[in-house]
Amino acid sequence: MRSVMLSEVVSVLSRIRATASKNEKIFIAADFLASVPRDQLADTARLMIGQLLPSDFGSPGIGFADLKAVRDITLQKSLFSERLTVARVAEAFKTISSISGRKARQRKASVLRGLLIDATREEIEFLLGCMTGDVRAGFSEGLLIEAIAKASGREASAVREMFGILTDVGRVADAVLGGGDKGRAAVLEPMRPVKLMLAEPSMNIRQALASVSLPAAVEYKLDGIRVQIHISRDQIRIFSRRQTDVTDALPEIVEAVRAVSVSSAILDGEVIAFTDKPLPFQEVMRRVTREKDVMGEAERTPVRLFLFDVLYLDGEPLIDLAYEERIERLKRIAPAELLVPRKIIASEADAERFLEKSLSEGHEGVLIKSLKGIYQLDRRSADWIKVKEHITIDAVVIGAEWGHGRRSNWLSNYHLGVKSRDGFVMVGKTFKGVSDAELKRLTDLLLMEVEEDHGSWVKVRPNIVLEIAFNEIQRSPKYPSGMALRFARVVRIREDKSADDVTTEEELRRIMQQQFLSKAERMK
DNA sequence: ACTGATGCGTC
DNA sequence: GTCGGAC
DNA sequence: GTCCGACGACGCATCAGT
Repeated sequence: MRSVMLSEVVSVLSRIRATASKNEKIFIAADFLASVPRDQLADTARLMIGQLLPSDFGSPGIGFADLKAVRDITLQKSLFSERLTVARVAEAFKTISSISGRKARQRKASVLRGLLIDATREEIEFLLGCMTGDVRAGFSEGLLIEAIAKASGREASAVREMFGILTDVGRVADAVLGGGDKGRAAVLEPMRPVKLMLAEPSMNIRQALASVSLPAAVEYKLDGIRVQIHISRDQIRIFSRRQTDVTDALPEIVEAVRAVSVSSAILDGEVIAFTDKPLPFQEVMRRVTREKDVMGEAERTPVRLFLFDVLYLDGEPLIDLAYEERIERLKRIAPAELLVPRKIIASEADAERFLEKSLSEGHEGVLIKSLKGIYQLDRRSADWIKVKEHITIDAVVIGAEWGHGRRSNWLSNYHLGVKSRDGFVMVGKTFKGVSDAELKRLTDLLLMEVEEDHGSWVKVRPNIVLEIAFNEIQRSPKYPSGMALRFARVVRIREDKSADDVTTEEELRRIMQQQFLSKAERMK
């Protein structure tokens, strides 16, 4: 049986990159996949979207910083062509991923060098691109799923649902095109984390209700970590949205779940840091990746679980039931204190009141959910709509970074300052919210203000003012002001304003204090 | 033993 | 996580 | 509607260097 060569993947991807048409990308990919032998489907499919390892395998542990030296050395030596197979690449990265301990980075780099020494220039660029996330072929998970569907003659929606269960494109390719699943059938089952359903963002309640019909359900949107809780007999595991096992970091959540009376289940919910009021998102972050002194941190930063859905119960998948029926089941099995606050609304005013209540209690906003909607794995469906609050300020640009990819020739990432006692203090960066026209305009404006050229970025005189929206002010350990804007984006360029008009550090600090009227502060 | 950089996860 | 552009 | 790729904030673990 033939071996799939890395060069084939690289050349297929350059053809995919060359067309803007999604259909054509899918067609090229499907055509290629159809030619791949079964035993190499998984590795090939992953590589086509720049994935070097199976999704549940961990990560290489070597990144951008280590690659410069590797690139320089190997670029000079790339004399050979078309030697590397997809299988060898996959094997090498599994090895790299498994290396740890003293001098791990160097040892990882040396395995990588051993691989790249047999690679062509294009293959090196591709593999390093996989590691830094800039393959940039306009081809990713979604289109690959469609390509797998096309190559197999199956419905894309069916393959997509399979992906929601298997969570790895390699396993999907293998299951759909290889005719096998290597022991992992594509069925929903406790202890196998899935791709959860997501919500569509919406500006406000009115807009949200334009796509969900009344009556509808409305729930508090809690600012924490999305969790899927898997129960099988006396076993309980907690997984994150991206299928990481976080059970060991959250012992008191495991205990709380013991109050749920089922023989098996998959539950969907949110874990937030909470004392008498919710704590800021930063606090719950201390808990999720924690390995050392978990109990100590648990005392300092208590967490609570709020459940809002059930995907599987006592041996039966429930994802094809309507939301209102799933909620009925959830209410039957879980104690009320573990359920997210929710109600049925019949009017826009009801929804507005519930949003106000959620915000006044220190939460992030609300979700509006269609009563009839099924649970769609791995989908951001209009059946769930989220509404969050945001704040706007005026900030002045004090620096800017040159963009990458489609933003290559523009100043794209703006350093935001607010007015302080003497000058301006930086409170974050943003690149979001600008149209291409604004990007060009801002580049022109900023280039006229350049004070220092640092290559990848420029320091500019504080003369360009932007209206900035954000969701929250975070306590920053990085910025001297001690404040950073969370999810900052540009609303518009304020050519009518000057630096004198921008928000002050004092004002920003007041806004932060206001946040703490409804949120708890950390226990010491 | 300590500090800072880096990777990778959460949002 | 948010957003704009492109299909 | 859907997908992609521009890149933001923080906190923890790990590793490199002193």
